[in-house]
Amino acid sequence: MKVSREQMAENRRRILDVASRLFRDKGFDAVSVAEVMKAAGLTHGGFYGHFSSKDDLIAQTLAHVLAADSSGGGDLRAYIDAYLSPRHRDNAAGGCPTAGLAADIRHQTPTARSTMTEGLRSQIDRIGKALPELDPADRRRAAIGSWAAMVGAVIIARAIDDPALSDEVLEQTRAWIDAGISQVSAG
Amino acid sequence: MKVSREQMAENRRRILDVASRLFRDKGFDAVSVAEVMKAAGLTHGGFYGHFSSKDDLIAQTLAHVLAADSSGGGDLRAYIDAYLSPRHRDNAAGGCPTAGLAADIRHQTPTARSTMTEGLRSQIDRIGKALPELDPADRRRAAIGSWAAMVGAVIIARAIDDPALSDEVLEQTRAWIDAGISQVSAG
DNA sequence: TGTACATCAGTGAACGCGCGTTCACTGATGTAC
DNA sequence: TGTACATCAGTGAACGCGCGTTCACTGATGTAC
Repeated sequence: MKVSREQMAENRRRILDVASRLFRDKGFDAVSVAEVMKAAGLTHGGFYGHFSSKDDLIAQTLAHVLAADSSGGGDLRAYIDAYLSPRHRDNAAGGCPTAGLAADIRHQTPTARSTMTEGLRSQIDRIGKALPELDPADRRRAAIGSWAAMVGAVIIARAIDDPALSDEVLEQTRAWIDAGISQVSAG
Repeated sequence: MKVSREQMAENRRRILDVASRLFRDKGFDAVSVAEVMKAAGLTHGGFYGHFSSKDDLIAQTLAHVLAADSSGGGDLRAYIDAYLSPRHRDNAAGGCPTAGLAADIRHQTPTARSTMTEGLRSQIDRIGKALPELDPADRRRAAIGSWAAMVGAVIIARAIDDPALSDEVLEQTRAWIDAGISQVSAG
């Protein structure tokens, strides 16, 4: 049955919200359209009233989750600590879209790849702005190097089934980044 | 028709080789059993004479590719340069199994996850051994931090559709790792 | 060494299943009067 | 403000397709004599 305009807008938002969680948790291909709609409290048939295809959902979900994610702009140390925490490792569904989706985007549509590229560009710029004490060249290098290490560490920590080694990867990467940033700041 | 024992062993090896390339390139779920068999020059029906299931193929391919990969044990600087090169970024099929598969392993079988964990443990140890000039604590930290940055940078660089930004991620990460290792060595 | 035949690696048609997508239908919404 | 009805968001059955897997069959292998 028909629903109100506001209800429809809310349904659409809920579809994007649950899709962003499911995609981050399981990857684009492992989540079905029916699964997303069920998680949003709807039936699968209504999907095509909101999106033209699953690829369209993927592209719009990426834009949605990347627009909502403005992390890393404030206290960089606190951000790095939270990022490299067991809590974040164990919460892929609610965690960083890059750690959850970057490896999965390679074979998606050009639109999705382009959206992801702009999200990554913003994220690197945001981390750079959180390092105002460095000169521009050092700042860029520290932002990209730290970000690569953070993303890599979380992906590796999530792949490892030994909790001790997984924790160690997070902790040592945090120490490595801290040392790297301190060094450049001091020099 | 039946083939010789040696031919069968060679067929099995070829299946594992092409599977390791296809999986690294496209991910486990995006590669079908029929696609692997066709790439190996066989038909899909014969697959179950070699493997009990697709999950079995995944587990055995992981063991195969991780056993074959003993990279990072020699000249660390040269290894890092090759790892963070556009050539490696553009050659996922023949490249590092961690960069290609780590993010994909989370929802595979316990056997596959366990095999991947041992591969990651070996890789970290191998990089550590390539840093003999450092004391044990610094060595471990440098090995894990550098490895995380390398894996993260390649995954991010592969996700980005802007060649200039993608190249920059590789180059700046290399400079960041170099600076980090030099600093610890000097201190 | 040569022959007869049991073995079994590989073939290709067929299976049930879940996927993305379509569509006729339903009934609440929201507009025209 | 109240009523009549056109609109259209959501429903659920149905579609074709490719997937992982099975199986009756084929014919070269390799062993027994």
